[in-house]
Amino acid sequence: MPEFFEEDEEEEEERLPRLDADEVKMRMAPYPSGPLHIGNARMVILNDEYVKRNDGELVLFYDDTIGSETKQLLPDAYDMIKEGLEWLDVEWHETHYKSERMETYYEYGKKILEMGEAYVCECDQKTLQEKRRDGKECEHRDRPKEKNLELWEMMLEGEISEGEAVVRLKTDMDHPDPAFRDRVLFRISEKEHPRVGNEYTVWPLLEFSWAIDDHLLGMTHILRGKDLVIEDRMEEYIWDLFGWEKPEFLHYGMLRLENVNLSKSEFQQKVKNDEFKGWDDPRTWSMQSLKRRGIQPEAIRDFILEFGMSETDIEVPPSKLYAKNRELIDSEANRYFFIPDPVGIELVGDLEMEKAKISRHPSDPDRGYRELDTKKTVFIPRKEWNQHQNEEVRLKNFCNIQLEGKEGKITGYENKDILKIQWLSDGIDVQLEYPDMSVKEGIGENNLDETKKGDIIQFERIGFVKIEKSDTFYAVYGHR
RNA sequence: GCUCCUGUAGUGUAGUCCGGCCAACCAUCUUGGCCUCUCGAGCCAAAGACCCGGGUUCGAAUCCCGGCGGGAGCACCA
Repeated sequence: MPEFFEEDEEEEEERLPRLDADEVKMRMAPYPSGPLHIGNARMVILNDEYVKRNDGELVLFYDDTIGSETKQLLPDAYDMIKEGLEWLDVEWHETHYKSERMETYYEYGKKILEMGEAYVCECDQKTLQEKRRDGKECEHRDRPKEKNLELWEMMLEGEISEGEAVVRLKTDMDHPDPAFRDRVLFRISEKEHPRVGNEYTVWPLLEFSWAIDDHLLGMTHILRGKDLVIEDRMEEYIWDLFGWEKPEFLHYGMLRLENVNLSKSEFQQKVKNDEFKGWDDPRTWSMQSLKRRGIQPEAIRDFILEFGMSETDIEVPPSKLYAKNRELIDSEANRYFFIPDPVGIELVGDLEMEKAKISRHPSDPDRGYRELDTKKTVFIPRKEWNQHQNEEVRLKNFCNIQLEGKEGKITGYENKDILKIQWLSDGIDVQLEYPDMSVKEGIGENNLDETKKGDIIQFERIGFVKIEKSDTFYAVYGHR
């Protein structure tokens, strides 16, 4: 069988174009405003795969500049990101923080001002935008570099306050691409930073910090989403200014999950005001939340890798991820009965069985059987009880009944080709949490005591769940 | 509006660079059937696509031109 494996690997390999390079050093740069979510996973996994396949090195670079009102740093995010990376089995070799490298940015910021390639602009935000749109230069653009350096020092000294001045790169106010017209390199923010407090008020924007760091840290390949392509040109422009060698760029298209809105800043708000139960709330799609639901990290990797490196924008249903996960867990998960919203019915007729025997896993008889008590009173899900009145259904592995109100008339014991439902005569209280955070109460079979916290099992006819607490039985729904 | 990217079945991909072996790959989805005492898994089968229009060529999903569609950027966010 080895040839099958080889074929598989080759196929996978082709999804990612080969890197034509002797050395590979790449970096992933999460912004610590929350844990990694499924959307961030693409950036992370692609970097990791490229590096692993090319024997390269990977840098974890916390992109923790000061952010904005809408994008707020979150102190806990640093560790949550790390936790997510470890869970995804991403290997990295160095860790850096933008917030620790401010002096470096200042050094090169000053150089670029000395070169006369940048200027301090005191236009207010609105004016700046208008002039950019109209392709008009402002009066600050042409002032002598001595004046610029003077103002720069004032910025650093805190003599100019937030919003009153920025440093802009002198590209071309007439550039055909309005997005590329004299972009901002530094701006002032008086906000407190979770790691360096109030030590700095002048902060670089990502285009500048990346231009410097990607060179200084010796990146060979830069992987980024299509939404950041303009940063390529910004970096190249700055590298040319300094006469630096250029790494290679790789891009991937935008990935959306159908009917899912992934916004970390929005999630941050909702976690803060308790609308979400925390960062492992399934609605955040964080690695932490996926882990709770019993999604395997390998499933996420497979899911992401299937999209390859195409620059096409895609929208996929979450069920695609579930399909990958099911492949991994179906053979592992033992089967049990869970009756959500149970209704008790009385069986009418002779009980011919004392116990019902059902295999723990239908495809693996070696795992043996679980036994269920058969008594005159059995509980079935309210949904089925409602939907199948005056119909014959089969209590799986037990008997066939004709449902009439709160009675079930036993019509036989032989396996028949009719609807089979789960049932219980007794059991334990079970709570099942769904991805929308609603919790369904019901009873689960007594055999659940053979499971333990962290196990992934299947509630028959319901779906795969992960056991979060086994004393007061609490499980988290993964998917069907 | 301007700039850049992108357009293969419902969805996601392979093929596009270096035109013919593409009446187009694989997965998933859907529909039948088999199997199974789960609405899970497995097996078999079917259905389903090269955005449109020109051009080049013996021959175009692949090259050229023009449309049209989708996305992103035009933040003192990342």
